[in-house]
Amino acid sequence: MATPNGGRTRIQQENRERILTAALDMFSRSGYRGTTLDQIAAAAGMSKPNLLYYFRTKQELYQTVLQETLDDWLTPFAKLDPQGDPASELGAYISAKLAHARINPKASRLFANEILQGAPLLEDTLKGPLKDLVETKSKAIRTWIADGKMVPVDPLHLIYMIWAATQHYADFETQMDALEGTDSDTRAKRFEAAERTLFTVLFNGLKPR
Amino acid sequence: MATPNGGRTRIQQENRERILTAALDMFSRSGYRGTTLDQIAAAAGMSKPNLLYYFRTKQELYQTVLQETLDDWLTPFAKLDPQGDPASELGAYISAKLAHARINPKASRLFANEILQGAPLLEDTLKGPLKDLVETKSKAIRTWIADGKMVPVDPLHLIYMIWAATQHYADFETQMDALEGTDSDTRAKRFEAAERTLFTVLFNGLKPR
DNA sequence: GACAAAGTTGACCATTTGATCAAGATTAAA
DNA sequence: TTTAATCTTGATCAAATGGTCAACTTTGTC
Repeated sequence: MATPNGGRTRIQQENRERILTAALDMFSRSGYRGTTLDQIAAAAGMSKPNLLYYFRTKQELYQTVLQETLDDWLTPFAKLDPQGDPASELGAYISAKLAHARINPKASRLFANEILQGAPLLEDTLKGPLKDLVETKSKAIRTWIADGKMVPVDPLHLIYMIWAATQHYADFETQMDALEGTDSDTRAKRFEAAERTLFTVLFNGLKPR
Repeated sequence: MATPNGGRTRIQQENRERILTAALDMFSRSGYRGTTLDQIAAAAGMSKPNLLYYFRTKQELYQTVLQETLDDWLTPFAKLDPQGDPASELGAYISAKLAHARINPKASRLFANEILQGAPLLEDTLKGPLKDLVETKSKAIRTWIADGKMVPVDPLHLIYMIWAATQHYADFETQMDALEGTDSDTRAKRFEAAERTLFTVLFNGLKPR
């Protein structure tokens, strides 16, 4: 049979999608070892042997899910423009990261889970593409500082701070829910307040006096 | 036999300690489900049945380890003194949290792991003692703001930001190691730079103009 | 040194779980 | 409609794992 779409049958496309969604759901909640193929198969509405027809092993499925979330993770960072000015560039980045935490918290939690376990599958990406990107963006920040557009800070740790503060809203959602409540109105206001607070502290904090 | 020390034999005390250390090691690295009793027993240098002589179930062992780390977690937060001034109080808190992340990263990672999984065992602590503490400290921050000692920010989200930025150095150590390297000198300098950056951004950011 | 309590472990069990396979059902091109 | 490829699953397997048990050893008190 020819390869009608991306090398995949209609059924293949639909089922792969359903499996990947179910897998992200389960893996982000319970981690790799805490998730069983039976759970994923049930969540995807099919039998376990059928799931294994699409992904040969649990590892292969996990790696596929992880890779997809990684791409999302890197994209907004790559968009940071050294030509722009720090306030608008970092502001846009913070907004994008917060939006990602709000819209796709599971991806963030899957990533956090993997890092916590020592990132056995992420090492190459972290030491390669991510490291390159971090070095590029650090240079941009150093230029901003040299041009007097920003207070002098260690670029690397500024980046860490932004990652930490934004991803926290996805990774520690459980804790925030326990402190504030879980209704959707509370959550929506949470992200507004988060953005306001981050903007206030960071912009005030980075503005040269 | 009488209860010579805290209701525990000499051997009991030693072995409990060894088990709890090994358990924190393993649980913080691999999570609850990712850790096996065989691994913990081996790390503690004893047989699995012997381990189960001290802790009746895996759950019981896990809960004991978790509870111990939780106490450490709460202590520095409770010490935040509303009578002091924001810069020194928040500064001391940030230093304490960073020190905790440096000295006991495993405790932080265990906690993060549990929150990521939905904190099934932490719900009571989060909604009780932690929530009370957060409300008390939020009030203190609001007073500082009202007294013009701080720029107006949402206290809750300022607290989140400090938690996020400090714990990040324990929870995402793997990522930082991949970006910067793993030698002890690198790590030591990392924590110095972290403190400097956090102080710069937060104090500058929170100082009223 | 005797002896009861405490401590220790090899062997074993039941369940869970990732993976296989053969047989049957569905799909789509001719 | 035919037919070959694709899709689906019940039954099953081997390994891993939490937990039990009976038997043995060590410890501490008299």
